[in-house]
Amino acid sequence: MSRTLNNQETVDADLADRVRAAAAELGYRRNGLARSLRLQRADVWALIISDIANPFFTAIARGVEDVAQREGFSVVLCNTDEDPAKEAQYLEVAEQEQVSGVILSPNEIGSDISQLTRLGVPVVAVDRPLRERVDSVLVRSAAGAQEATEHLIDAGWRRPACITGPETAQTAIQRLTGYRRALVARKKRPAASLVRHADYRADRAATATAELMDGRNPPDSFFVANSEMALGVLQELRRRGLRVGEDVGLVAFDNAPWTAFTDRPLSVVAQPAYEMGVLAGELLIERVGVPLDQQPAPRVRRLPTELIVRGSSLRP
Amino acid sequence: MSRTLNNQETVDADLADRVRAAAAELGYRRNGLARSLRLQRADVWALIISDIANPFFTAIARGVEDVAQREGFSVVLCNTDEDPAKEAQYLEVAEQEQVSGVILSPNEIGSDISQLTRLGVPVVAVDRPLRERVDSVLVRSAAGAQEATEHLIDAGWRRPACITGPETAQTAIQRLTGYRRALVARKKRPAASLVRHADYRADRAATATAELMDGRNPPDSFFVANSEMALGVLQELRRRGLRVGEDVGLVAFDNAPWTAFTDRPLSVVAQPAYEMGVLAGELLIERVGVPLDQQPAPRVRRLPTELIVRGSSLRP
DNA sequence: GCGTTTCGAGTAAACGATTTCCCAGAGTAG
DNA sequence: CTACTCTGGGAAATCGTTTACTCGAAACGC
Repeated sequence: MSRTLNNQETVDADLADRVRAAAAELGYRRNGLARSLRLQRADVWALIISDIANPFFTAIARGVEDVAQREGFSVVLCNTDEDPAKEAQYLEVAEQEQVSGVILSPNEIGSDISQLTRLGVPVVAVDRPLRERVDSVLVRSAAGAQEATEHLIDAGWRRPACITGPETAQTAIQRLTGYRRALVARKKRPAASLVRHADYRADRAATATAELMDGRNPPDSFFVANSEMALGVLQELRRRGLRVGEDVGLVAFDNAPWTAFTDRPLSVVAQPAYEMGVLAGELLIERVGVPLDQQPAPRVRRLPTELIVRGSSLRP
Repeated sequence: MSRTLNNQETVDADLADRVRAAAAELGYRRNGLARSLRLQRADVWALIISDIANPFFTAIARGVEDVAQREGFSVVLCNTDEDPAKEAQYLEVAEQEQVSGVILSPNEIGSDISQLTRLGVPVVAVDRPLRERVDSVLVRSAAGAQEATEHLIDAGWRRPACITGPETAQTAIQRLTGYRRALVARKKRPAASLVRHADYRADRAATATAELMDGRNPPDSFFVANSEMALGVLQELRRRGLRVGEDVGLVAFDNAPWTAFTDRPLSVVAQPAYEMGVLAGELLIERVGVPLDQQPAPRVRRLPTELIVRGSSLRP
């Protein structure tokens, strides 16, 4: 039976046909659980991301999924909502369900994947690095942030603020670093009063914008670390009757589909999200089923960003 | 062991502690596969949606996930990309993995879930109906579409076009129906030349817009059946130098986060996506683990839409 | 024609948990 | 003191597959 269905070794063609016919007749479906239990592996990958509503991560998910589909794996998509507890829970689920690989965008650099690696389950970090040495697909966030901020200054804005992600997220840290480097490169003094951490969420970014604008020496422009937060900034600026690309400048990370159609069109730092997903999937493929002693050394891929200048960052 | 870890019946407290201590010591993790095999069920739901990049579906996913988390289930998210073959594949995976429930937004009304129902796996349809009688969470799409189109006409637009989804999708059909009803209600003759099916995708909608505008008697406004396609329409209109809410009118389904910030802000038909996910999860909860003969009759919930008027649908 | 090899197919063990069954030993009543 | 009841926990069956092992028959060479 098993031999027939898996087309293994030499099975008499006639018998094989009869078996298949009988299986079809009885509506036989093989039990994936039993199969996985026996094989000690499931043809499933876990993809653990921090925000399913963020187009950046859904683009990654599509990339991963395309590779998985091609290679015969199913993808279990888990959404951690930037919550370390949820992340830990899903990592445990992945372990219990014996997935053959995990692609993770960790909440923080110290996320604990030791259980998985001990069991030989390959892990690929995507978007954000891990302290443990694993395959990683990262973006040159600092360089992208620096380019964006320098562009703001070169466009004539005097006091760019930075609204970045949570202090625990490496991407948030790197984008802040890039912002600071740009100020230094353009002979400006980085001021802590112009920096806010806003958890990558729109509403937190709106609050941060309000705080900055109500400050003693408000900024005249914003570098924002993702597109969700850009929405929050836009909302707060509109509430104050300020026009982007007119009264204030704005550049944000992520080339979300809608950014070209806002009033003004948003200047963005585009990340190759889909390609990151594909790359992560391909790195994983090279590890699943490979004996531990033949595994390649951990590889790190850093992809460049691309600054796309539209109206929001320009002065009238 | 099993009895200890599941806190069953009367186990001596001391022994239970020793067992737990030993388990912790040895780093014991129970094998979810073996457990599910023996129990003939996995504490997993499959959520099969047609477009992971669409914020409407990700909002549903969040609703489902919140309920699942609360009830102790994990959610496997499957993306069919509007492809019936992928949908069939994921339905089979769901069956093989013995999930305890499936929430599905079917590609077409005839999607085959008979294997699942025969095995007693409860299925909830969300967003789109199924011919088979199952629990369903739907939206009053036709009413929403009618209201939106009537609003366009009442705002002074003379020739509203309709760009809807694929002909196989029930939501697309219903929104088209609502559009037609609005024309009739406003004493206009529905013209087939003003209707396009565009697969719910931005690029197809851009093409459809170009076709309509190049037609003999072009429309002066658009009712668009989802927010993805609205982006395509905006793109094509911009390419032609036409301003929304000025030269042409526009109303679209889905209150995506960015719709308030386009130039002009988009008038939209808001769907209660998160609530739909929650409701679907709650309907499922009432079936998982319930014997077949005690299952309630299939229930259908129809949720209302809400028209949100912003600038894009108004005449100057 | 007999011994050896080959090849297909049937049988049974194993994967790791849950759960039923059963027994030993304690406890209680007569 | 004996007999019966009760209870905690050990042993074994079970879930549905894969796979190693075994065995019978056919084929081949000498």
